[in-house]
Amino acid sequence: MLNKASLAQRLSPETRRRVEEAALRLGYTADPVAKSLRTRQSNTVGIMVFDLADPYCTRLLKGIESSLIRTDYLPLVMSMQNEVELLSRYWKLMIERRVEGILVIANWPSVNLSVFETFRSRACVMIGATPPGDSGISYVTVDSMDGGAKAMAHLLELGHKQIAVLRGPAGIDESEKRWQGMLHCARQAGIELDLRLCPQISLLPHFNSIFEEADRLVSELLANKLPFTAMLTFDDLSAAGALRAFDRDGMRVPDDCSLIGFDDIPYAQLVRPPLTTMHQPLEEMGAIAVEYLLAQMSRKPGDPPLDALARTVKADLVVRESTRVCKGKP
Amino acid sequence: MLNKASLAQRLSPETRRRVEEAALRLGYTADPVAKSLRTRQSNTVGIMVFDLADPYCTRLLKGIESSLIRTDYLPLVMSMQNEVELLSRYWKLMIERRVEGILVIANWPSVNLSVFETFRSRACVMIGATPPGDSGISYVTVDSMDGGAKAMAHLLELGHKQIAVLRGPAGIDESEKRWQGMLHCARQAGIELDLRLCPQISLLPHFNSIFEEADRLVSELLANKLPFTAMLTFDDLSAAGALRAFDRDGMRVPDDCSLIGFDDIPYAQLVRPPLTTMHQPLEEMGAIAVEYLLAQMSRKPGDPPLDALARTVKADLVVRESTRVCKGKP
DNA sequence: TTGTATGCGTTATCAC
DNA sequence: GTGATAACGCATACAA
Repeated sequence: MLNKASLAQRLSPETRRRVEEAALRLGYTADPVAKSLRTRQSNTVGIMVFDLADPYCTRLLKGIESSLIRTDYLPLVMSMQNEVELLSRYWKLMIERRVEGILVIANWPSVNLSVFETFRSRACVMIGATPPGDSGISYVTVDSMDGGAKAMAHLLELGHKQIAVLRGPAGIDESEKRWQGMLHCARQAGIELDLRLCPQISLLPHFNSIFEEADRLVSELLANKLPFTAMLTFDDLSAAGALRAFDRDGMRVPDDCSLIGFDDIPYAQLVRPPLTTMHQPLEEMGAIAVEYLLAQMSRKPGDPPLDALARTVKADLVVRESTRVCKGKP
Repeated sequence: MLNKASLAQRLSPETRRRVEEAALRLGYTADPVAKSLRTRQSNTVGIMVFDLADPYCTRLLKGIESSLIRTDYLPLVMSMQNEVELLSRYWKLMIERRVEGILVIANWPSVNLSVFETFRSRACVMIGATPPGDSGISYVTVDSMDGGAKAMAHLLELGHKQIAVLRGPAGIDESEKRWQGMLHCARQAGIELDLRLCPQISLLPHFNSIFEEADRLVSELLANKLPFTAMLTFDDLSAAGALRAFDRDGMRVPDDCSLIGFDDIPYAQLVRPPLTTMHQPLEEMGAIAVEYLLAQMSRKPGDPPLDALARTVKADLVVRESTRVCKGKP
């Protein structure tokens, strides 16, 4: 009885003003529940998160919610605590609750993403990974190849030639891309990476356990006695693991070895030495994702299908104190 | 037409089974929206969070959601990104959406908590702080005095006598309690803390900025040249700040100075050296809070008012590598 | 035991 | 341009 559309539209401005004034005075607000029942929509968007504790998700969420708060949509975040099995359950819950759009933060090991096909025709945008095949789902990702290359380029500029790489888990999209970027960049500079210096982290259950695994892998590497003057890691957490392994071995960063992380989570600034890393513009990505989602949602059922929107942003190098020029002889 | 209560209760088991089978086959699920409108309740509980990025909140949320998932209630988490002004807005949103109970994670500077009076009669439990006055609101907190005392006791056992304390911000409930616990414990051991060694962190906008502030304060302390062999900090983040200040000064932990944090956020295990700290059983607290909330919610409108439930749990010392026996002469 | 009608608070449609 | 009314999907009170 009191919405901008339909009826109220053709009310005299005067009457209208009076009604609104009265509503305000009496503290009347339209009941969203009844509205939902009637209009079959809920003013709610679902946000799928794999692990709320992951700083990656956290920063993204900040960007998302900051944008969403300007709209009338309420975010319904579903965190599945590392339990992949919860996906389908949460998915069902979201549909039941009539979410009008879904944002999925896809930084987890490539679970079968076919579930999202359900929403192909509806509003859905994926963040942090490109949807499989030609699913027609919108997405926003960062250019990981470019990021990997930039990190490598920084090391090369500093004169490093013997470079170790702690590669990310095979199951994750970003792993391969970052690695390819590094490889490509080194090759262009005429440097062939020694694969014995480039172990790969195996797929792990918790985002946090990558730390232990990195520690273990770097310890092994150090035991091999193959010389290197710099290391690139998959992310900041694995850099932390490397840092600990170095520490145990009496190796100092950056004096004995330069180190570059990836992601720029808050932790990167707290650690000693503060980590040089690739900054992902997660807040910005969140904002873009919301923008895309709103665009998709504005599509009326009758309208022609909207093209999938896509954007990949660049990661930027943040130089802090874990890198320095190579002192060893070339 | 298909609920356990009322009608269905007195159906023949046979008919009932058939109906359920049919429902399953047709993929029928009751529409939660219509149900909400009718019953005036939403199967939703609101969760008020000050800053989602704070690891403290994150761990608590994990405990909360793990419990909540066993129930039919959907968590609606509202993170107000450090913006106190958002409180009233989110509050209104929650009421509108008919949340049946509210969990508030109260680890933020003592904003005017009178808002929560609105829910005095309804289901509301506060986590991490005791509600002001005799508001009659349920809560679950940790025994911070006991925690502070335990940390201090550990240091005393190791033979430390010249102990510095980085006190928490004045606005936060926990600050004073932890400090009192430490003070009391030391006094009982016949040791009077040197107040010049116990600076207080000022109230800060972001949970993360406490790190910088701690760094600054400890640097000042070191400049004073007053000797001390151990330090207690307000939380793990401020311990990280202390760690950096120590590092810059060439002071080594734990060789030159022992250090104890508080909270046991994931970061505490990642830092070098791994931090000895007071572990807060946040997951457990979350579970208790949910249990209390469910109890409160089960109260029918007609029932006699339920007493406020309250529980304070103990924090435990986790000894890692940032503390060792005092080597200096007594 | 089973069926039927009414209302929850909106929006939208259709006569007026 | 205005006012009454049906329908959204469920729960429930009441009649059969």
